Amino acid sequence: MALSNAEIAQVFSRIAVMLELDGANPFRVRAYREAARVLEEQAEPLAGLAETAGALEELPGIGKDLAGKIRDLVSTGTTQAYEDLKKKYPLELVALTQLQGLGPKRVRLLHDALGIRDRAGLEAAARAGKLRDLPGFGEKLEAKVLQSLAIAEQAGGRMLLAAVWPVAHALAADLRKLRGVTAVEIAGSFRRRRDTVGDLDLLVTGGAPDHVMDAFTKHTQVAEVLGRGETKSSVRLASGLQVDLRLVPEESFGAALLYFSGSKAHNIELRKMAIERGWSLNEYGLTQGERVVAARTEEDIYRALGLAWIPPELREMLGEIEQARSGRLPRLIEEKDIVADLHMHTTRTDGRDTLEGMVRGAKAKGYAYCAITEHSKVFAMSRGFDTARVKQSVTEIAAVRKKVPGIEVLHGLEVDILADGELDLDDEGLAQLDWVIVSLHSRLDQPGPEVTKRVLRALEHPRVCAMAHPTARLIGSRPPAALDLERIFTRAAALGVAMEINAQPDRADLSDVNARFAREKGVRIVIDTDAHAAGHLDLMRYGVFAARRAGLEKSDVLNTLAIERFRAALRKPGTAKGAAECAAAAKEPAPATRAPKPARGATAKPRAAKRAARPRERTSKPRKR
DNA sequence: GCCGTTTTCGGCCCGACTGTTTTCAGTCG
Repeated sequence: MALSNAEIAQVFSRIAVMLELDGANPFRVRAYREAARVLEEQAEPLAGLAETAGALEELPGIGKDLAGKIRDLVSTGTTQAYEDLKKKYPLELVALTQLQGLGPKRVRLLHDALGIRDRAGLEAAARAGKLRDLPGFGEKLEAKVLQSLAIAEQAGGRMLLAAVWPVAHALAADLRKLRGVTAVEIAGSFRRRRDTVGDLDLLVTGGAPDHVMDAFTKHTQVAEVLGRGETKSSVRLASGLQVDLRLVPEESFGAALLYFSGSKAHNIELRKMAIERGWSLNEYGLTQGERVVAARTEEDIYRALGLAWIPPELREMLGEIEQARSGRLPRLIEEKDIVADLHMHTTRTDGRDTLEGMVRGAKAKGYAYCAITEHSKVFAMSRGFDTARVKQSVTEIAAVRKKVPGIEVLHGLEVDILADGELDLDDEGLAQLDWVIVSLHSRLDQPGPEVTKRVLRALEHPRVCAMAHPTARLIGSRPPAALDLERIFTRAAALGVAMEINAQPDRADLSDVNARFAREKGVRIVIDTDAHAAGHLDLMRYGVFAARRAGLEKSDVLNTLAIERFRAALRKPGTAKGAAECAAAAKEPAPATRAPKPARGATAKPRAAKRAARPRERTSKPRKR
């Protein structure tokens, strides 16, 4: 079975660690790590690219050697170098480098001196007090290792952005109240709105160091102080989340914010651009020797480098530098652009609020319209709708429209795609509905060709308007279905079927990467909460975050349209109206001031990214010879 | 291992903190 892009990327990440354990050239290690990042961001299946001569080598950071290894992985599931390294450094040993306080050097020492090969061995040795006598180790480090093991056991890594959101804002708000503090920002992957965050990076300016660090390390949320200094402190919250606070001078706040927001790849590119101009960029500023070129705000620094300010969500080296250079950055969609939620459940099936309650909730959000989309009959346990129940629902929807004026209510249904691609509702039932979304809930482990064929068949049904949570992945617990998204998006675009970004934080499906790919294929997007209670309607922001990370604009998203335009944009079963006409109806007139939109796929297309990632000019000589 | 108007060699981003040291290596981001 072919390895997915993510699996191939994981092999490269592991090779990077193994090479580190082996004491290899750090730049060689970096090459593998960088390659892993590029492959992970790659929406187009590598198995396909591997068939086209030279296509893999077009990817940034992929040369002849790594392309060969990718081809090995695609065709055989492994590659010789990986197998050789695994014999020397088993995966359990590799995993130890993830533990706090342990890097490749120390893990290598543990392996060589004590014969430790896995977590169990490490724990036993630490408990027996054997670590403290190793060179570079001591009692504290030994204790830290034991603690890291315990945390790894319970936390298992990153937390969902949505889980971190409230505490992050509460912490920031408390710090803002401190005497002298003039600014607090939450940087890192939190600011880039990734689905999950590994830790929080707080940047604070103003205030006396002792005062700020006291308030931070003694905050009620803090379970443990990991470190404390004049400019940096780290704590662990009761939830297990690590939070780093950095106190930075006001005059270099922008430089620090830029630096700690990342991504790493984006920062490296900016730094290279600075070097080309004979400058240097770090967390204190953009400087030329002693002279500060820019440091106070991010805008100043980008401007000095000849770039427009880049929204943090785009800072992933997916073409944003080139767009910023040429004034073609997308004007990213915002939560306020959303005028409808088109995926909601009620107590009639497995929701927790009534039909009326959900409609009132949508109205309270300020939406112009919404769609009620119960489950279909395979959800027997939650009384999923069959045709008779759909017919009965027509009157219920009519009643709620009367009862809650001021918001349009679409009569929808979330219809399951059965194992063979048949829809879980007959044509008579489907004909009653204003809005039909289809989705996968079962048999998610079908082989790629089978599940792809199944979905393609479902999309062909003329009543289908959109596909909900297309890959059915659950972050941290369930892998995505093995869909050939290129085929599905291509067909969906042609049919005028929209793809959903489901805003449930553990779904985030389509993902940012896939949503970007869908847009490149010309697919229209809807962003929905899949709310099972009125309170869930507030999850919309997480869907918008994924859309922003995908570079989507308001005009890419159907539920930003006024109801008439939305209706006009829908597929019209039984009429001659084609997908192209639907797409035209969905287009909003562009405001005069608006920056020209980049050509579809011109910037983020996989193979163009390599060119975009290269520095275009070199305005100065290399620093040293 | 990648990359190249510097093109087959010689670069490749770097500062803070910790715990161990007695001047610094390792880790982290």
